[in-house]
Amino acid sequence: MKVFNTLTRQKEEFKPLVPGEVSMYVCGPTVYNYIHIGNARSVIAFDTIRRYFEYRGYKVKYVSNFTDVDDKMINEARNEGTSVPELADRYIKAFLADTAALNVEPATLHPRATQEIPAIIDFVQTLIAKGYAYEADGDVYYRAKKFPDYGKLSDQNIAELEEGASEHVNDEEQARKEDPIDFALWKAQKTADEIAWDSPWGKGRPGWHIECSVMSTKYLGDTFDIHGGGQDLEFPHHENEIAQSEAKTGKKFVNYWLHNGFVTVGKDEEKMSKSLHNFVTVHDILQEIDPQILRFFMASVQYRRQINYSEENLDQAKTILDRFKNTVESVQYRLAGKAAETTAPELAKAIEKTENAFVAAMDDDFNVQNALTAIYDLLPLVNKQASQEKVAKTELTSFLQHLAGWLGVFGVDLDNLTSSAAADDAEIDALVKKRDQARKEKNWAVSDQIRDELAKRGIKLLDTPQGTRWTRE
RNA sequence: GGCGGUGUAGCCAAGUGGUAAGGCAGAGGUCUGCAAAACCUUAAUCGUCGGUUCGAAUCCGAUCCCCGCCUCCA
Repeated sequence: MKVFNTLTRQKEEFKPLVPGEVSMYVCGPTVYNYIHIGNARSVIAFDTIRRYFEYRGYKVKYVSNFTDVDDKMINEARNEGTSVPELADRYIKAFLADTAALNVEPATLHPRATQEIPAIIDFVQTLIAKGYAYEADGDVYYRAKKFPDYGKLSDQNIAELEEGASEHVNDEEQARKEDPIDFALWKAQKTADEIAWDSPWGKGRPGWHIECSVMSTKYLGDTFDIHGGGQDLEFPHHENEIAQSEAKTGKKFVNYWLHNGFVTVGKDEEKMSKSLHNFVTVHDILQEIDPQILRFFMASVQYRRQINYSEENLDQAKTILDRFKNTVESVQYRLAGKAAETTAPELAKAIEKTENAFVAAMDDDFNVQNALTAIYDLLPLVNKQASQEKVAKTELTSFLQHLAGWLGVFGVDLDNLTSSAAADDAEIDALVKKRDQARKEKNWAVSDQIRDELAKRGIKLLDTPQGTRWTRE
């Protein structure tokens, strides 16, 4: 398998630390609001990657955090007149519900920053002891220049960073910092009502970057396989994580850095983000569209590529899912029927070829487009086979099993894709039977009337040489 | 300004030296009582200019457009 490593800017052969196992950490959301489509993209991208590792037989340990204390949390809690923990609980619950709707597997572990305070304090103390950090008026800062590789992930130049940073930092903070590019590990409490924990430096709370260093190394070890997140986290967040972690452990922090591309919106394809106010929350959009479509849409674009969120593109995703649905139901209909059996060795061969192509594509830095193309190539063959007079039961069953595996990587469950049983099934069957009788009698008025009636109820009829099957739209 | 990404048919998109995969939409056809679904057929010389080469979307140089990061941000 090859993955694109941001650190080296090239595809590298993936070699896990422990054969057969993958340890990965993905930066999770700050829980002060519902997640938007852009956040979902990251979650889906890495869930898809995780599922593919599992598909290939790896045991995956997947850790993803919740940032449940920071400036935005504090401000939002104040605005709403609630507490930071209450706000966090509410939106963590919403995150889990939204991502579950998108068929995202829960992480092996979902640590929360506020539940790791002792470990964070220990970590910061070690950095101070090693000379990589210093306390100033209750804040603790990381001495960026002390870390020789600072900037290596994002190819940033220290001198230019200093220049840029000095424009952003206010005088008060500047006065406490030795250097404008130093960043906060611990922030002193500003007002008495602000959430804070006791520490060797007085009451305060952790900075943003430190929690990820602490939680990832605590649960995955000083060195682990994969660290993921959005491209906007490359600098400064991940750069700082490297500086903190490697300074503390003296070991390589992460072997493979993976970053997903953005979701853009509109004609100008601008990045969807909270600050641009052009975002759509998952919570809202799921009232309008089938979560499965959104999931497949996002999973069907390679994780590093940009996704343009538009109605037209969502429609295309729906069309493709409908094709899969149609083929699956058509196969299931034939397998359930009483037609004579036959064998189709050429189909068996084609399925094997597709499997190989699927794996080859996904092994190449999760090239989902080529993986899907491999499946598309198989569909006409299956559709033709499914309309034969005799049923190639073994091969068609094998197809369904393989397809379930392939689409499963994309987070699409065949069971959810196809029409499920409902209370009025028998009634619909009866109407279909009645229509068949009318058709036999060439009573087109009655048969068409029944079809129209069912269409109004969202039932689509498909007449095949082997009989009429129906599906829920 | 620095760093990174991107530019292939109406849309999505594969393709790193050998003469442009695939999907959607569109068009035509087959099947069907009609319809639906399915099946078959069908379109681009690859942002621009120049160079290397027998040969380039693919390599080199220049240039233009777009997007992102440069301490809020997946």
